[in-house]
Amino acid sequence: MIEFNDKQILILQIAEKLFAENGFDGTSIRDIARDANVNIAMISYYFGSKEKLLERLIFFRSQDLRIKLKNLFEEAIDPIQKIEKFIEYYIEKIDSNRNMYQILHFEITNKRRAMDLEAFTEVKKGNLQILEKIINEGQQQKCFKTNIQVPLITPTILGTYFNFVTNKPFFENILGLDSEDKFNSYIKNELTNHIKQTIKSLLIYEN
Amino acid sequence: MIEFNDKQILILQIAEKLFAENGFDGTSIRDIARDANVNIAMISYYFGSKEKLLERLIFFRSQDLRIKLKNLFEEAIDPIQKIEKFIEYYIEKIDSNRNMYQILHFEITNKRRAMDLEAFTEVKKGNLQILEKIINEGQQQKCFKTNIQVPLITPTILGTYFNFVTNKPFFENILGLDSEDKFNSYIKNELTNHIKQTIKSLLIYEN
Amino acid sequence: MIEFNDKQILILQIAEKLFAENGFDGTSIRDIARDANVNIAMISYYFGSKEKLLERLIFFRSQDLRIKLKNLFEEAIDPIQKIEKFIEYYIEKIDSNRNMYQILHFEITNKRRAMDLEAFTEVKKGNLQILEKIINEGQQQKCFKTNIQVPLITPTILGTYFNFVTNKPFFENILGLDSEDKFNSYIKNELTNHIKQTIKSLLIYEN
Amino acid sequence: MIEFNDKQILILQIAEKLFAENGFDGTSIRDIARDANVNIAMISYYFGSKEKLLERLIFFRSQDLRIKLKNLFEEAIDPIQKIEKFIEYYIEKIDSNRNMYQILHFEITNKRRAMDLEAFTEVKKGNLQILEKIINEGQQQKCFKTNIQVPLITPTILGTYFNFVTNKPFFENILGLDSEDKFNSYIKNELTNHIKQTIKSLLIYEN
DNA sequence: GATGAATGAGTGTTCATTCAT
DNA sequence: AATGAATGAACACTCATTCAT
Repeated sequence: MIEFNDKQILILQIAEKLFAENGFDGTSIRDIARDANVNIAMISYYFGSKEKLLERLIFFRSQDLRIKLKNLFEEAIDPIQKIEKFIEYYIEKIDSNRNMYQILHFEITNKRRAMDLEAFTEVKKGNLQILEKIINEGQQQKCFKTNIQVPLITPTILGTYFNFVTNKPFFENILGLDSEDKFNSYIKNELTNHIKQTIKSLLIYEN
Repeated sequence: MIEFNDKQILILQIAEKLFAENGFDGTSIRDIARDANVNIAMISYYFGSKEKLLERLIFFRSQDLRIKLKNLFEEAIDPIQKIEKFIEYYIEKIDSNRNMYQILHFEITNKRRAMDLEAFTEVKKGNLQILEKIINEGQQQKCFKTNIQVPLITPTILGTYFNFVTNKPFFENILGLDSEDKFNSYIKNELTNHIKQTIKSLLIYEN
Repeated sequence: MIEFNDKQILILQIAEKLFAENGFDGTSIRDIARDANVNIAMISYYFGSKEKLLERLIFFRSQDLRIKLKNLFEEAIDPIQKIEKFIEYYIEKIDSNRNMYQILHFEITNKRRAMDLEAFTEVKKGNLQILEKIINEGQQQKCFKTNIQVPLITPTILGTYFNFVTNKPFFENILGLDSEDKFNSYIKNELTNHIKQTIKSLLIYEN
Repeated sequence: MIEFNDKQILILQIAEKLFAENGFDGTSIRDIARDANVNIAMISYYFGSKEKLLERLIFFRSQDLRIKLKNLFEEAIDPIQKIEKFIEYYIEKIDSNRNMYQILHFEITNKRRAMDLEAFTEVKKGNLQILEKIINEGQQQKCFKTNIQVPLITPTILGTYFNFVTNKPFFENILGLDSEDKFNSYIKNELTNHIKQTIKSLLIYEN
């Protein structure tokens, strides 16, 4: 495991913010160097290249992004509550790493980034397995219906969240969320709740 | 209404493809010129600037994007069927303009693009109103539940779709969609159906 | 003698104005075409090139610039009056072609313009000869001193005028010439008179 | 006070030469880079932009251009000698910065350059005041006439010089100055003397 | 280990000019 | 005779990166 020193971490943090705001191409290493108050050459010196900085940034955050939900499965609550908690934790985790996910969402999926995202694929698969376990359990307990396309659950959870966040100005407008706090609070409460209801309905009711 | 000549349309098409693949900043006018087999100066000559090319591209596609669902509301089918058709049409329309939506999704929401997207906001609002009408109708006919957060329905529809498309490689992998056709077919059938089920469950069942 | 048609003359006039204001390099043929309300291709079509347009412009104006002072020499007035009239006519002529002289002054003297200015050299030489004649006459009549560097007289006349015009803002400021009319009137009266006094003093008084 | 390093000074010197010869617009940063044997990017790197290079160039030379003639006024010589020295120093100073003055003369006075020339206006005003003092002194000592337009003296001094220099080829031709040395020597001796005579005559003799 | 200086490659854009019609 | 369409060359400038120290 490679360690980062303080200056490297500062650079990573600034880079994360700027990449999220302006995109990878829209952010120059000069911007990063200026905001981080370090020499331009530092970025290449520490990380080799801008591209590798992005890689290291993803690596740096990857632990945060590895959402551990295993304990959740062990908890003595019913499957419905597990699903609710799964969603709650998931959204919360993503929302607290909004910048990083923005970057992953926007930059990495592009053809141009030949980046090793195996780690994330594994995380995704892991989370999917946890979800599968919960759903299987619910199906066995007859509280969930039988024909469920499990792999399409997460796109609905994450997609709803991302679409909301991505269209921030639109929803601020039509929902009257005139402050950052209100917007964040809406995500934490109403939006999360909406997603819970959506998934629960889908899992429970036959139609 | 401004008309585009053949060469302009060619440039717009190439630009659309490249912007979707590599992003706006990741695409140089030289790339566009090369792929479109036109002189570099043509882009500036025809569109004034790269930025304006993007504007014109959005304008060029915006007609297609104006999803006409009004007739749908008039049809003599029950609200549930209307919702199903609404989703079907919506996904179909977006999917046929996948590149354009990718661009909108990636570039426009960024802080750096100060672009006039009023037209789209209007389209979104229009679609939202149609959805509201359908849902109201369904509520009056007692086939939908009463407490529904209508503005959060579309994020779920679109978000699910986009999350799926954005994570194409991941889903190709876990779903065994080993050809372009299979992937597209999956969207048209399974994914669309999943979204229909999701929304219908949400609208119908109280929990 | 080549004739110019109306459109050509219009182009020449617009070009003259713009060249004087913004310099040759600072003026694009697009600027000229726009202001003259003609097609861009017209300039090259009519004049062959931008450079040749300048040549034709100089040729076009050169007749105006051929200051006819021969008659002046024949007039039955004393040499001092002839000198005064010479200066008066000279300044008047140049001032009425201020734009053209500005161009000549700024562009032609540059190394980069390998332009045929023979015509002008001839005009200058012609004027110099007239001046020499007048001065010789004055010397014979004992009203002018004998040791006079005739070729340096015109630099003083023209240089004083051009330096004044070139530093327009400075002199407007310190002389309180707060309108175009006042500035022009100052040239016609005070400045011209100053030049007359200067040259007369130089020609008359031994020191 | 900002310091310039050797390479910056080299660039400034080359730029000065080229701007004087070909004008600002007529000189590309490629030309400068080539002649100075530095990378093109260096100009932007060191000076920010071509425009700012010009600004720095003017700043760089501005000390040289601040002609100090105050001591002259204190010298124990008569006003006529002071005027002679004033002219001699002035011409000498300008001639040793011929390139720089050419640039100022040609580029700055143009409408298109919105450059801060306040410093120069101040210098001009300062020199004007010194001249006024000398002339006032001369008038009090009855060696100068009373009705003198002081602000028009400098245009005659500078204008004569510039007109001569600007029409170099013409005067080389008619005066037979077939070498650089002869031309420079002519300025230093005959031309300077001509200007001295001119101004002295103007100041002394009533007509 | 850290950095100021420097650079080649690339950017979007503008230019005068040409050419088919 | 006249022009709209088109183009290659050049422009100023920014980029990520390298390198000597």
